[in-house]
Amino acid sequence: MHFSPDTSPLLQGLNNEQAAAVTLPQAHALILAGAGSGKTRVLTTRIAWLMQTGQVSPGGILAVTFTNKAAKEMLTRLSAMLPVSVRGMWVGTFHGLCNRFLRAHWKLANLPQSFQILDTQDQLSAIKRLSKQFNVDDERFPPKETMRFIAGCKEDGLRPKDVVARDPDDRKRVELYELYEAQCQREGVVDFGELMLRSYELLRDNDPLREHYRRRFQHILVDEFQDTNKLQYAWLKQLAGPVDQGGGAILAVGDDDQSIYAFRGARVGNMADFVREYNVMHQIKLEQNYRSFSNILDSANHLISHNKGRLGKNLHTTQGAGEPVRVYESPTDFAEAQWMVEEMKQLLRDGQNGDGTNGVQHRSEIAVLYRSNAQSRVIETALFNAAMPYRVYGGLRFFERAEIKHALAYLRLLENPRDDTSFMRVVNFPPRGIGARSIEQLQDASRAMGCAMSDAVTAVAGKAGANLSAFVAKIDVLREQTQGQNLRQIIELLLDHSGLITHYQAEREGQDRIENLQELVNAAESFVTQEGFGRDAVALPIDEHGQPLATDATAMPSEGELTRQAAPQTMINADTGETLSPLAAFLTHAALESGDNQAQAGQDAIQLMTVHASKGLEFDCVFITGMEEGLFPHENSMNDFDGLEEERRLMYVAITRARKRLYLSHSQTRMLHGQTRYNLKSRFFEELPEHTMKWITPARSAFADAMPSRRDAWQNNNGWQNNAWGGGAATAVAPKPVPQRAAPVTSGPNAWVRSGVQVFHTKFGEGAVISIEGVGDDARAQVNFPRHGTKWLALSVAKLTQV
DNA sequence: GGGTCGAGGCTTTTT
DNA sequence: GCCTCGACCC
Repeated sequence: MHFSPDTSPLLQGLNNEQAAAVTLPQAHALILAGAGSGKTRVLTTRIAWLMQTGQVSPGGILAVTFTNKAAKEMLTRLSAMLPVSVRGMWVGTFHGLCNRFLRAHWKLANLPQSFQILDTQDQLSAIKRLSKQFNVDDERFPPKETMRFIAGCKEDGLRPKDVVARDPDDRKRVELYELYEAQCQREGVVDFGELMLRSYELLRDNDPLREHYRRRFQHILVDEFQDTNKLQYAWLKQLAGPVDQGGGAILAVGDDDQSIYAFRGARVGNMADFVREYNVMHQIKLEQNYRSFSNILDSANHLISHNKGRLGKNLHTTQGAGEPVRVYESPTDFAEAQWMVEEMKQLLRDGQNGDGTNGVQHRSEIAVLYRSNAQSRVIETALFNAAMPYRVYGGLRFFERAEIKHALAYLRLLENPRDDTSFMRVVNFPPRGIGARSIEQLQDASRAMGCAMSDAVTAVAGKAGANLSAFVAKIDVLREQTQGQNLRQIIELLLDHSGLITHYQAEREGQDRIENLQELVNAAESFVTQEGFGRDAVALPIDEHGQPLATDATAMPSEGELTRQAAPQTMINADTGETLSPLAAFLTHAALESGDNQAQAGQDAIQLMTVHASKGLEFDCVFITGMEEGLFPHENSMNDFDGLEEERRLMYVAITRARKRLYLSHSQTRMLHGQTRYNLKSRFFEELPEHTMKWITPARSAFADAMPSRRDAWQNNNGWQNNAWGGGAATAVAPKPVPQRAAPVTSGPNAWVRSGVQVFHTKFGEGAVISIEGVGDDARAQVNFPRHGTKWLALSVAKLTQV
């Protein structure tokens, strides 16, 4: 079959802009893809279309994403669209592709063939070890900060020699960076930043290699371009080549309004730079939204219009207005959570009765979003008490759990005895009589001898030395024994002989850990089958129309196989034919893909997550909670312009997750860091359009029973004036009449302010209220601050909290 | 070598 | 308020 470029069935159902993006010529282009505008569909259809129309072979495509999830999604959709093996295609995460590249060119990159990857935990312990060794004052140079410094340098493409140190402290950090690099090189390990940086440098410095890849990748597609950092953009430029010298074309897809990762080095500015540097002629905006009703979209549009310097974009939909955005004000975080649970129950009841408009069918279609993880606890408590199943995103991933890291450390030592980070992790775990003293001795010896710790054990004398030698001998024996065994056998043998299982059996709460360790065996097993280890890794040839040339039925993979072959790592390098041991490949996999974070995925449950974690997801019903000054926008971000704009984008992301229903809630008091805080409602409320919103008055009934101790708070809308629960005591308090003007009382959040009361001001600190004058919005308080003297503060403006 | 206790910290997160 | 890490003691 032959498809002419513009009648391909692939284009069916696409709107004009989407179709235009899919069928762009081979030239640099920027797609501004709004939330819910079918971005992934465009990306995958573009790739499929290019291949189907014979413009490129699978090998000529490079498609890069940020997460494994996105990469997998792309491959799955792709193989559903086209019967072509995706095996030879370079589709993956930045780090996954860099890993693939470095595995193929390990010699040129000056790495050992089976170099291992340090995750953030490993990196931190490597830096701690280094700091100790060089007697670094870790008060002055906390390892965490050093790690951020190093990662930041690498994100900017800077080696130690490139960093301009401004003061002695800076110089020290650069020195540590240099020492750290030397340590990693010696031990044959690379961190995440190093994967990127070294790939970039190799492309930059090796002309023939770079030219090879430039010729090869005719089409470079970048997902979430607004999240790229400086180095990632530079890496892309190496592959695409200079503007006028042909080579691959970059199709950058992104949304500047959804850029929420500045804190980890993302540069929205890359979008504008790209347009300028490559003189991008093709820019397409995808503004048609297929997700939400217009009340939700209008709210999002209106909010984000308060940001300056946007590339400019307005989402629209053909769906109707839908439900109003509901806003709820609560006296306490506890009551906020209670209200939410009641609302959820009602939604689910309506859903059960088949009311598709007002109800929600599944719990998993309800998401609770919050700005920071600390907020989840009170919500979890409420859900738990209501016996409502829920699932919290975030937290430890499978491959990050301590017991798994221990097992992996053993496996890494089998692969590479020089890996001191792994050595340190398990040399005395399970305990085998090797204390801190002996380890210190060993470190000194290894440094003096200039060799790995495992090669220096004979230098330690006495019983400790004997224990150390025994440990190394044990690892050596294991390495010997596992020769020629398959991955499953290796791991089982290791779990047995390392003593890990025995150790956890003796522990009171070790059962979960043992189960996880057994799960590791399963993970390895499915890794082996999914990666298709031992199979021919060469992509199937296709003809000029993108159809597979294979006539032999066995050579045509089934659809299932296509999906399975889609995994990003190859053990047999398709380009060089070099092989990596299954063990080394599995360890790489474990480092690059940290796995799911929670196992309880099976049950239909309410979804709890941070706003960040919600990016890319969608739900029928979304609750955005804790809409308060200091929380959202977060206090650490609300004082500078860029920070506030990013908070607003974050809010934009949060709003656009909702399909049908959106709730915003804020609480007048909140328990945070062990203190009750009095928060004003978020400024973002002022930036939302009135016509989409509906302020809900707290209904008395549901709470009167649930919270007898706080009933008086619900007496009327100004129940807030009553401070019966102001101290946050959980003990029951008999309802008291609302005090009527016991003192010159103001309405609103500072009602508790009266003379004699200790208050806290974010700028002036703690102080005592001397006097109060005025009522309502005009109310002012005279406060004596020990450090700043006496001040008159307008209560409607000053953020005073009770001490 | 392991358990207990106290201090400090505490946005967001993927690879 | 809660968790992590490190110091200190048995």
